[in-house]
Amino acid sequence: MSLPKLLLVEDDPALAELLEFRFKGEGYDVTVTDDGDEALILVAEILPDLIILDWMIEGTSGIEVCRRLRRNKETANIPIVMLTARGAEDDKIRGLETGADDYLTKPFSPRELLARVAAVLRRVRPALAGESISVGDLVLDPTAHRVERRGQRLSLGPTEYRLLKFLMEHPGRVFSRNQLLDAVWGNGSEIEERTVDVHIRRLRKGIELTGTNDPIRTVRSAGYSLEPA
Amino acid sequence: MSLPKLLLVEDDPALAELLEFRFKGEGYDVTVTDDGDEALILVAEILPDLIILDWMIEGTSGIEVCRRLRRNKETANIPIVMLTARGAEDDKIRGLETGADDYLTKPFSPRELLARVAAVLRRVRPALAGESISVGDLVLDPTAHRVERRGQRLSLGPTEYRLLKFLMEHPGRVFSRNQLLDAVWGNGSEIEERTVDVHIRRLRKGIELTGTNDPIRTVRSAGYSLEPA
DNA sequence: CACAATTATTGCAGATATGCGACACAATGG
DNA sequence: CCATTGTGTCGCATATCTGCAATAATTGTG
Repeated sequence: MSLPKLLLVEDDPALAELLEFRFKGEGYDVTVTDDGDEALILVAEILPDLIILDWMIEGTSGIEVCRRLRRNKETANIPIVMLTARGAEDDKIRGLETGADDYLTKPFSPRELLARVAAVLRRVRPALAGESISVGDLVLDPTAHRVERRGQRLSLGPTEYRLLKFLMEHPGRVFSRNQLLDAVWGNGSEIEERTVDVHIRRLRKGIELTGTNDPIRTVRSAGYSLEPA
Repeated sequence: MSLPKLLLVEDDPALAELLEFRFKGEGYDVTVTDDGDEALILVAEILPDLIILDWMIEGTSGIEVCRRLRRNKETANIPIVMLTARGAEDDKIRGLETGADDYLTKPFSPRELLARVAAVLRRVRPALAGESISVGDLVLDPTAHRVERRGQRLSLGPTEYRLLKFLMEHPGRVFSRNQLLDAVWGNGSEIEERTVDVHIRRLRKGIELTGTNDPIRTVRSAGYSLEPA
């Protein structure tokens, strides 16, 4: 999962630099180019999660870049936000109809662009837009029901999954076995306290990768917690 | 597949009528209300494919409606386009951050709204916009009612087709058997949960080609999902 | 160090969930 | 009307999970 990758295609150097700075500050992995043809190459290379595309650029025009990306199966699903100095309504319509997901007219506020990019990403890749929980090198995506560690996919049983999810929702905090039983198994479960130990062990085994530390901390006579960092 | 269902929440009668007319002309099934509380009821009732929401309305305010819809699991994924007379940047940001998918400031041209609604729908429900969906090596063309894998045409029964279409509209996401029953069979179907298994198996068989992996993932105790990419 | 308390590990039997084939019946289209 | 195809349920086989208890290992304490 890691950082959302953005490709910024913009030939106004001042604007490009400003946007690059702002987006990097928000935790995006940004690549910049000012040329349409180069953009097409870069897209194939880095497969960004979203493209910000100026209409008027060197080489192949923005709208043509958009059209070509949409035609290619590999890139057809990458969301595109178009920027333009032209305020003409027809351009907007044309941009949106060509397959752009959003369209901003210059001058626009960087904050609005940030918000629109986030909105599009939230829709397209919920896992990237902070809907997934991330603790240390663990990433859990609830909608996909998927857990990764260092980019590697883990397979956990149902209870281990729920247990890990709960711990990741409250990293660093220590929970007694009873608290875990209530939270993970449901209130009033008639289950032996010691059974939690067993599932903790299964979870540890499930998230274990060679060369990694055990992020689950045992707190003697208190319970367990998941190390935040 | 029918028509895309729209809920228009707008309390300026003139604007509401104009938009209703335009959208109906474009082939949408439009429901109109001018009241926030009524909007919430209508949403639950008709489960529209997209909501156009004015910020300033009677009853519960637009942004509050948006917030509530996002909180409810049933309605959290319905796209929302917000309209407002207020041009303030902070409002835009706030609207987008609350979960709106797009945001227009009055006055706007109906054509632009049309184009933006189409763009959002294309992204969220490509099938409604008549676009073909492609996930991994699967391609589904809703207008031709046809499914291909690696260029090879598959033949699926009606239910398998609808099931695959739904899964392809939300790749990667895990759905419980009940969610699939609601989505594919229709709300309140009186069908055995385990029947979903059977259709999943039929679907798997239907999309199976020698030398391909099974893209349908079983998530024990949770449901099924279609692997993206 | 010896001892008690606490936690880790393991194997296992019972419980659950899913896959699979079969079947009766409904719907569909000549 | 018949043949064909699709649909919803069962029941059983299989894979996986779960909770427990017995045993080993660890930690803390005087």
